[in-house]
Order: sequence, then structure tokens, then C-alpha cells
Amino acid sequence: MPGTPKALRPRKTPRQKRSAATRDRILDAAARVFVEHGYAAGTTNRIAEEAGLSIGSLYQYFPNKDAILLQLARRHVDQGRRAVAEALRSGLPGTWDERAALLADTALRIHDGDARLHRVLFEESPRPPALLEEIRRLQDALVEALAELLRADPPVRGAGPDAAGARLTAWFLVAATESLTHRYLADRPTPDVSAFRRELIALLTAYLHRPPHDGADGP
Amino acid sequence: MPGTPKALRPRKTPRQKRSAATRDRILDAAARVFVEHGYAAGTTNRIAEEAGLSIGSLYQYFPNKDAILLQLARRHVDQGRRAVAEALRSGLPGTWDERAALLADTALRIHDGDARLHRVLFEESPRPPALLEEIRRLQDALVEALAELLRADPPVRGAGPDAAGARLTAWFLVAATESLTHRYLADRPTPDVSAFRRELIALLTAYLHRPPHDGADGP
Amino acid sequence: MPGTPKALRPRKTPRQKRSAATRDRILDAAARVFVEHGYAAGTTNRIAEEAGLSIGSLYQYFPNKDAILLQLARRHVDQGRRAVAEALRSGLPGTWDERAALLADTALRIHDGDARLHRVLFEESPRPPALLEEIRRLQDALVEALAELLRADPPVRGAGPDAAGARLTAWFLVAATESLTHRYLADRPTPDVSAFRRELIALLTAYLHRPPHDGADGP
Amino acid sequence: MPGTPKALRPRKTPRQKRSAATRDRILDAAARVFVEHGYAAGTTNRIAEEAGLSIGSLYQYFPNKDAILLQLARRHVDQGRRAVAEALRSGLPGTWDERAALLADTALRIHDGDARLHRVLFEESPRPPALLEEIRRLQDALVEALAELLRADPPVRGAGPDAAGARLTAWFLVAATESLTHRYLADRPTPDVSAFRRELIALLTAYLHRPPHDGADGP
DNA sequence: AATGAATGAGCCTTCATTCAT
DNA sequence: GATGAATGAAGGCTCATTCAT
Repeated sequence: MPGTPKALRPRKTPRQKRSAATRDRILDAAARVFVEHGYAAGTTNRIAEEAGLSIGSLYQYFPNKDAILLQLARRHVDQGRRAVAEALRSGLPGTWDERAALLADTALRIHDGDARLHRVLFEESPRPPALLEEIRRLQDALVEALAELLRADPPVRGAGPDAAGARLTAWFLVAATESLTHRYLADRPTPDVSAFRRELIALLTAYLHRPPHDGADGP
Repeated sequence: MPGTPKALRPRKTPRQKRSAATRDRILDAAARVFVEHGYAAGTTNRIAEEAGLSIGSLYQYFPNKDAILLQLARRHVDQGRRAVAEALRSGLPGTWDERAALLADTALRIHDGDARLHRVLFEESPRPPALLEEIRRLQDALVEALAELLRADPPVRGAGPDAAGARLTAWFLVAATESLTHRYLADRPTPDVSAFRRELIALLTAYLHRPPHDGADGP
Repeated sequence: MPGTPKALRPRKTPRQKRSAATRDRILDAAARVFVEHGYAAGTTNRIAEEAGLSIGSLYQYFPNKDAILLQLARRHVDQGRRAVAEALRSGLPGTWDERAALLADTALRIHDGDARLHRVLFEESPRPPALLEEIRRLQDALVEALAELLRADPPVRGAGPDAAGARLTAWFLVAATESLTHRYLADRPTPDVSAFRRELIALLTAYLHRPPHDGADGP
Repeated sequence: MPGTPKALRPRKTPRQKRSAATRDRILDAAARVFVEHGYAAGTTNRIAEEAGLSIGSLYQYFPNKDAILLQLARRHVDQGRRAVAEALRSGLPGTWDERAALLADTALRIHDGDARLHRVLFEESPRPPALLEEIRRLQDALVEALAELLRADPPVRGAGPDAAGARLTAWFLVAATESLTHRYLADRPTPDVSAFRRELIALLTAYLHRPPHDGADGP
């Protein structure tokens, strides 16, 4: 809009910027409060106080407590999505070992410092089905992409897995990576992250390169 | 106990027996209520009703809601402990593949039908540090026993892991088994339990038999 | 249940009696509070206090504020129904003049001392459709009965009104009686109730005995 | 006003004019909002929005919510006053039958389309005593004027009512007209307005022409 | 020991009103 | 004068816990 006097234009821009900033302040405060107290004991008043706002203001930005949680979860999921996208941006590495490392590193990057929040968001709180669906979609996309890759470029020569097998293997890769990272961050069996990382990659690659199944099993 | 003179039987026993039975009834009721409603919405009144008691009576058996939760969790942990003990009673299998299968089966047995309760108990509720400590001790014992076994009978010839390495590997075995079982029960990527079981065992054995690490790693 | 020991039987009876008494205490308190403050400002805490109970107890008897209002309204409607039924019990008087007097007296009896409450209940508060329906049914029944009577025993010789006319006339009788009684109790244009009563009856009988309509009208 | 030198035109007028226009816009908005949502749920923010103003601006025109209500009520009363005045402007009709028709028509005109607002203003909201007084004064004036007319020109030959009687009769005329109109608009026992009008006029005229009272009454 | 009515702190949320820009 | 973000008192309601019977 050239020609419009500068003084007349902004009008809403600074407000919206500030507004967005306040929203984020509330979300950050909520994250901290939920992490410390859990969902049930993370009261809206506490969140408002933590955010340095009155309770009334908080409710001008979010219609209710669950909306805060939902937004927080969405933000979290988005960060995950972005992390995955970014990891893939520069092209997938050529070997499965490198790919396993990438998986581990991405998981570590996503969850570092956020494991407790993740837990509150996705396990302890009332998650609306819409969010659940969104999460599942994200995970499914990842699993599906990995399964496709497993089929196109089988890590074990000769024994390309069938469709269902590839998907299950992909699910195991994703689930193991994420669950173990979570658990590591909660448990800290070693204070040494790189030791954990190395071991996780070892697990993933061993699993990927496992010799073909001979069919014998039983309790 | 026929033949025992009435007057000699301990006065308190029947009461205590009934008392213990009532406690258990309350705990069972609490388990059902927590599973259905979660911790926060699992009110003491609901528990009392489910147990077929008045709320007043419930409070004669437990000083407060958290005590119920604590007891429930302890019972759950005990069941885990017993399951592990029982698994070992008849002697450990001779091969690591069989041991991996035992691990997987025990995890499935412990959590089947109880995953939601487990979740409520250990993720959604305010867990007192004492309980956390207890859980950790149990897990540590398991991890330590496995580590010991790894050292005494290394699955990979020639390359016996050092002490710390053995413990980390043991932690991975336990954590992967439990986490993946959990996740499977929540996600159900396959409706077929035995497919999951087979794959989990494959993962564990592949990890156990992995070729010695060559030291090269990095992002 | 003859033979049942007296001491074992009552058990619940006294409780229920007390329970019902408490309900009534709450309703009475609510009536007073609503009359004094109106619906919006008649807070549940105020009602509880007026009833000499804690807020928690109040909510053990009613699930929410509207339920209190609804119950109060129903009680009021029931009283009206009973008043009407009772008025008719001893048989309807034989002349329309006496019937008009009965109508007026019943209205006065129903509303005396309750006009403000009536207003709060039926005009100022959120009335659930169910209640509205109930009220309307009661009024319709009354109107319909009167219309039937007007047809069977026309107050004006020769000019029996048609069906629709009878119903409209009946509606006017009922509405005028009730509305004017209400208004009188709110306005008190005369402190003398019997003067009002006389005039109301005069209005009703004049209306009943009005000469047949000649069809000419217009603004 | 062409020709008036700019410098001479009163500075304040345009502002005051605009100010008055804004006030009216707010009142109109309030009327709509109150009609749709009732008093309690008719929030000031909603009113401001409906008026196309910011909440801050609204508070520059009215000190608080009740002031809006008061002003609205006053405007409503004024309209009533004006309607009555206008009805009388062209001279009172010569017969009581025509006067009854005028009464009915005026009531219908005043309330048509406004019954809900009337209700909110005068029954559902906290009316300050000052307003109540004003309303009562207006009604009293009307009643008094009618009473005077009844005395000066008694509808029933020979039996001119005494002072108190005339006032009571006048009150009945006004109250019946208004109450029944209200009730009709809320109840709609006939969808046909003209049928209602005819019947109302019949009631009023029958009442006016009632044969003199013979003094006998009783319960 | 059992019962369940009673308690009240505290939660989420609304909305009239103020005030910095 | 206008704006709308900020405020916080207050309301409806829940639920762990107590206590008279």
C-alpha cells in the first residue's frame, strides 16, 4: 500500500503482534505450570499468574482451559512435524545406518527438555479426538514413509519384507525410537546422552539388519 | 479349621480377614473406577459406590484418596515382581533367544488388560516419591540381574561388554520390552498379538546378537 | 410386612422424611431469595445460606440452580392445579355469576402473597420448555373446560357462541382474572381487597352477559 | 443552513448532535440485544458490538449498564406517553364505545412488536425506584383522566359512580386493556388480531355499561 | 464399625468496568 | 474522543473429607 501514511497504517499490526505475543506467553506459562503440577492441578489461575496476567485476560485469549491444552499440544505436534520435515529437507541419507542415526537424533532433538510436557499433553490430559487424530496421522505418515523406504531399499539383501511386514517394522522403528527416548529422558539410566544415542542407534541398526526370520517361534 | 476350640482362635483374625477383604474390595473398585474415569474424575464417592460401601466406611480403611492410589500402585508393582519371580522360578532358559521370548511374554502377560490402569497409576496420577522409588528399585533389580547375566554369559562371543555397557544394554532390553508392549496395547498397529510378539522378540534378539560396535559414530 | 421388628424397619424412613424436609427448606429459602433479589441475583450461595445449609449440601439435593427454580415452579403450578381441583370438587355453582365469583376467589387465593414469586418464576427466569408446556396445558385445560361450559350453558339466552368464540371468551375470562389479580397485587390501587374482588366479578359477569355482538367494528 | 457564517455556528452543536445520535444508536442496540438475550445475558460488550462501537466508547456515553436500561425504559415510557397524547390530540371520541376502541387500539399499537422488550424492561430487570415511580405516575395520570371522564360523562345513566368507584373502574379499564394485550401477544390464543381486538373492546364496553351493582356479594 | 448428610475450599468461567495508548 | 486489552470480583458447581447418628 504505497502512499498510505505510515502513521495510519499499522493500527492493528502492533496490536496483533502483541496479541500473538501474549498468546505465546500464556502457552509458555501453561507449559511450565502443566509440567510442574500436571493437568488437573494446573489451574487456569495459576497459569494466568505465571503468565503475569489476570485471569480475565487469559480468557480473552482462550475460551477455556482445554483450548489452552489443545493449542499447546498442536504447537508441540507442529514442532515435531517441522523437525521431521527439516530432517528430510536436505535429502535422506543413503544408508540405513545413517537413517537410523537421523531418526535417533531427530527424536532427541524434539524431546529434549520437553519429555514431561509431552507426557502431560499426550498421556495425562483429556485429548480431544481431533488432536488424537492429528497425532496419529503424523505418526502414520512417518511410519508409512519408512515402510515405503523399507520396501524400495530393503536393508537386508534378498529378503524384502512384504507390505504388512514393512509397515510393522517401520512402526517398531518409530515406536522404539520415540519410546526409548522418552523413557531415557525420564529415567536417565546414564547421564551421558551420547552413550544413550549410540546404543539406540545400535538397537535400530541391529533390528534393521536382522537375519531373515526362520519361522520358528512359540511361547 | 475344625477342631480348634473356639475360645482359642484369635479374636481378631476374622475381623482382620474381613478388613483385609474390604480393603481389597475397595482397591478393586478403585482400579475399575480409575480405568474408566481416570484419576481426577475417579471420585472417592464413585469408588465407595463401586465397592458397595458408604463413603464413610471407605475412609475407615484409607486415610485419603492418594493412599488408595498408592496402595493400588504398590499392589500392581508387587504383581509385576511376582510375575518376574515366577518366570525365573523354573530356572532361566539356556539361550538368549529364549530369554528374550520370556521377557516379551512376561511383559505381555503383565500388561494385557491392564495397560490403562498402568497408565493411570504411573503417568496420570500424583505419584509420591516413595512409590517412584519403589518402582525404580524393582526395575533396577531387573536391570541389574540382566546385566549380571549379560556379563556372565555374553550373547556375542568374544566381546563381553564392560560393566557399564552391560547395564545400559540391560536397561535397553527392559525399557524396549516394556515401552513397546505399552505402546502396542495403546496403538494396536496390528490386531495380531502374535505378530507383535514375534517382531518384539526379533528386535530383542537382533539387539542382543549385534556385531561388536566399531566405535565410529557422529551426527 | 408384619412381624418385622420395628427397630429394623424404619432405617430409611426418617432419613427420607428429613431429606424431604431439607428439600422443602431449600425451596422455601429459594422462594424468599428469588422474591427479594430476582433470579439472576438470587445466588445459590445466598439460597444455601438462607436455608441454613452449606452450598455443598444444597447441591446434594438439587443438581443445579435451574433445577431449584423448576421445582419451585412445579410446586407453584401444582398448588394452582390443586386449588382449581378443589374449587370444583364440591360441584360447580349453578349460575354464571357464582361461577365468576368462584374464578375470582380462586385466583385471589392462589396468588395472595405470592405475586412476586409468580413473576420471578414465570416471567423473569429461564423457563425450560417442559415447564412452559406444563403451564400451558394447565391453562388450556381450564380454558377448555370453561369453553365447554359456555357452550353447554350459554350465559346469554339465544346466542350460544360458536366453538371458536367460546374458547376465546373462556380465554378472556381466565386471562382477565389472572392478569388483573396479578396486577392488583403488584399495584394495589385500592388497599381494599374486597373492593377489587367485587369489581373483578362485575367485570367478568358484565362480559359474560354482554349483549350479542352486532358485527360492526373498525378503528 | 446555507448562509450562516461558519464562525458563528455554535461549535458544540454538531458534536452534541452526533453525540445524541450515538446515544440513540446505543439504545437501539441495547433494545435489540435485550430482546434477543434478556437482561442478564445482554452484556455490555454485546451491546457495544451491536452498536458498532468499542466497549470503551459505550462507557463514554453511559456510566453503567443500568443507566442504559433506565434510559431505554424512559424512552419506552415516553413513547407510551406520546402515543396517549396523540390519541387524545384530535379530541376524544364522543361515545364510550368509541373510547374503548381507542384504548384497545392504542394499547395494541404501543405493544405490537415490542412486547418482549416491554417485558425485559419492566419485569425482568432491576428497575430503579425512580423509574417505577415515573411509570406509576404515567399510569396514574391516565387512570385519573379516565376517572374524571367517567364522572363527567357516566356511561350508565343515572348511576354516576362516586369518586373512588370511578378511579377503580378507570384502573380496571387501563389494567385490563394493557394486561390482556400483553398476554395476548405472549399467548396468541388466536392468530387473528382483529378477533382479539373485537373481544377486548366487547369486554371493555360490557364492563362500562354494566348494570348498577346491587350490593349483594359474598365468597 | 457403618452410614450418608454436611461441609467448604477451591475450581472454571463471566462480565461490568477501567485505563493506557 | 475512540479503542480494546486488562482487570478482578463474583457466580455456579465439585469433591475430598468430617461427623453426628
